[in-house]
Amino acid sequence: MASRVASRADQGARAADKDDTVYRLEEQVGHLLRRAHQRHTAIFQEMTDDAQLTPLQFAALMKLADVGEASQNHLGRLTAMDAATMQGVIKRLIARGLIERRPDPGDRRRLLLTLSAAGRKLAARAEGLGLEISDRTLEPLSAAERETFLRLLRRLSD
Amino acid sequence: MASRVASRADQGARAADKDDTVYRLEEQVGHLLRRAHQRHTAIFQEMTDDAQLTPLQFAALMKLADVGEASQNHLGRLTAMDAATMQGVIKRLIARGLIERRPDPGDRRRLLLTLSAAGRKLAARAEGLGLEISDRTLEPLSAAERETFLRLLRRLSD
DNA sequence: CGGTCATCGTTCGTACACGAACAAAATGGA
DNA sequence: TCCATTTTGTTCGTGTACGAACGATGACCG
Repeated sequence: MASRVASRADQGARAADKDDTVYRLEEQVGHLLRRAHQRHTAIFQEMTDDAQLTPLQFAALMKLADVGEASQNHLGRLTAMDAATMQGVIKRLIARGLIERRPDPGDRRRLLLTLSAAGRKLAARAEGLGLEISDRTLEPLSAAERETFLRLLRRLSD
Repeated sequence: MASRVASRADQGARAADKDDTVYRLEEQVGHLLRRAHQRHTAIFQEMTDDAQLTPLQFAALMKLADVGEASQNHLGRLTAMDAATMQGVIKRLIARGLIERRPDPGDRRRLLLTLSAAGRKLAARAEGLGLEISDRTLEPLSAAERETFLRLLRRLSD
């Protein structure tokens, strides 16, 4: 059904003009993904105004609260962060005393990361906030639409 | 306002374990948006290996080909770029001879941007490529699913 | 007309994002 | 065991992203 792409006259009515550009930036997935992500980070920043956490710092913190302990690269894989990016994120979290780092006795290449007491407290406090942020990001959609959207989005993120 | 958080039993079935963390990073819309955007830029980079254009440079180029002429801030609004970000993007496109910049005679604050001959040629050549990139990004979805996804995504990007 | 306000482009600082190259350490097979 | 390969963390360079502050200019209004 509905494979009639070029047949709709209202969409391509102006295609016969001298300016025959078919590419519409506003309709491309990449542009829409970028803008949706922009909107999400704006919501994130607005709602974490007091905690002063960035989305990536938040993700690292919550994931570390989840797994308890992990090396830098391993935590990076769990949060979809490049090793070089991880470097900066962890450095800032350590500087704020939220994460502690110590060498792995069994593997001298690795640095094991754990939450500090302050980090655990912040993670516990920020958990509900994270859910609220997700909720506000999805606010324009109904409950059924949210489920559909998340299901499709997940298939575009593997 | 809907403070019943822990009522769904199927979602939190394992919540009675010792590890009672409800927040799952992998299911949050922000994380999924970020990963989908990552995947898209990876596809973008792979397919523009010869043209050596970044997604933002590509967007500015195509939009300028569309409107013909625009000031920096105006083009920034059309492509959802911050004025400070625009600065860098335009600087690199000018350095590569794809865009030309001249003062607006009617408004001495403005700098008018236009495509150079090389810029127009590249934009014409890259148009089909842009559509292929969008196509490959949406590859995991069927035609009907793509339409649904884009419709919902657009509502999350205003 | 003058003064307030908004807009334009720029710069600075901070934080992702990631390819590339690197040294140290672990792993695996001949 | 030796050696090739992989993994780990680091650094460098380039490119988004954006808040904040700035000077110059334009627009509006009393």
